[in-house]
Amino acid sequence: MAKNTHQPPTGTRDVYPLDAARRRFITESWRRASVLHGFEEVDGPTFEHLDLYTVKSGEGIISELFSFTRTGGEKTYALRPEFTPTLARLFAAKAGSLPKPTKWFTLGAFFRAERPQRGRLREFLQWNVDMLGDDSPAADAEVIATCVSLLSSLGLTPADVRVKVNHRYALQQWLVQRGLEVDKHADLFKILDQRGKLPEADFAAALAPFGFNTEQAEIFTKGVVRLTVDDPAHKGPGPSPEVVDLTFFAQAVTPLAQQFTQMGIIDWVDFDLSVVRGLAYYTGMVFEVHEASGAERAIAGGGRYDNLVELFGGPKTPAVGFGMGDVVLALVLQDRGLMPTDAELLDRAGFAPDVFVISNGQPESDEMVRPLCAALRRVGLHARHTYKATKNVGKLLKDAADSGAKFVAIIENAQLATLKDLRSGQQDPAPTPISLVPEMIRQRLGM
RNA sequence: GUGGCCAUAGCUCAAUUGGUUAGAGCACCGGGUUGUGAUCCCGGGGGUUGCGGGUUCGAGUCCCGUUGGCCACCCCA
Repeated sequence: MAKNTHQPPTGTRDVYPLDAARRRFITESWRRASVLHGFEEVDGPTFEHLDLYTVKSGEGIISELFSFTRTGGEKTYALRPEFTPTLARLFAAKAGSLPKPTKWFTLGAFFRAERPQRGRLREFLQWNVDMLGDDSPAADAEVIATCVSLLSSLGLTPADVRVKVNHRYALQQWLVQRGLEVDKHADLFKILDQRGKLPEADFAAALAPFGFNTEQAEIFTKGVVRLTVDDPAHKGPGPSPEVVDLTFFAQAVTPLAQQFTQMGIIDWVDFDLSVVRGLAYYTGMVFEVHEASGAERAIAGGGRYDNLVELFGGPKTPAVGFGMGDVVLALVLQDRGLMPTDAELLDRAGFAPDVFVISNGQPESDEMVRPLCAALRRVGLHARHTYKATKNVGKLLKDAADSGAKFVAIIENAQLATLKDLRSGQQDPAPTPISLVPEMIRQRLGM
């Protein structure tokens, strides 16, 4: 190792077999949740022309991404930092022939030239789910439901993670009503975005220039955990009526809340006025998924962006979607003790052998190991054998168990083998003719 | 881009105020015993102490640089 002077680039990961199993566990969960909800998989290049990214985000984005020119070439490319521009291009190119709504997902590697820290690397996997051509709250909810479905499938519960939902458009309308000019909104949003990093008093003080007194600032610090719109009895002592007058918000969000209820995910959702997302292009509902205690960065984020497809040269198309990275997700699963054990990972990722073939040490048995493996593989079974020299049955069984194999076949002689189920520990009382072993295993696996 | 902490075997860590040939456990490989995931015994491979320079009779240890890691800021599509 010390001799190895080639270290991986900053913020990248080397992937060993167990890492690959862990990665596949996550990507397969993403894929399953997407398909379950009717999304179809798409993908694009991992690098694009640089200007695809400056269109939306301006020149300032360049320092945040990996861009390059081919030696002797003139075009400037960039490793993709996100999928949305590519998605917009894919959609725009075939918009006329695509169904409404178009429901797409993708997963793959993305790259950002930022300094790595907890929950953030320079190369990471991201899952994107987007629904184009449907501007209804039902579409917003469907996208969020897909996200919740993934979280739930990994063993997370509403006690572990919260989906924080806001509505940018409604929030802005309200701010305008309060007399805050539109060009000040971005500054306010920036402060809202920093809520978690500022002491409460500092946060309230920072809001003062935008027309919120300390008491009123509480609606941002505490969030709006429960909608009280259909609770006219909510009177009595408490904040001034001005503070709780969230009619604006209720009008925008009630239809969403109804959809969440119908889809059975309302328990996961908090309405939270401080979630604004950094990006300017969100036009309606926005949301982030956070670990419940506030530990870790956002697990996922997204929202409605009804102008973006048009910006990339497509027809005006309402759209809603989100992205989720693998880095924070894995951290949260570890925090919560939900990352499967190594053996489970190998199994769930599909890397666990169906059968491990061992010999009892007799020369005639040794001769049958490879032929039996070959026969098993011919019928589509994942078969392995040891590469160790030992004849020790105990050590060979350990080798088999370490591989995660479901069954072991102990070859007794040129004709017979004894089967053992490594998961239950049950071993057949009598050996089986070797020629029948493949079919026997298939049966026991339910194939 | 800025700042703090860190770097010894594949992993977790030792190594006396700077002092012989840098060790141990686990893991890996091989041999042996008991036909069952195990125990026990024996042996082996592995390190230019991340890299480069400096101070010193002598550096894993002290100094500088560099690369990488962790954490925070900036940013977060």
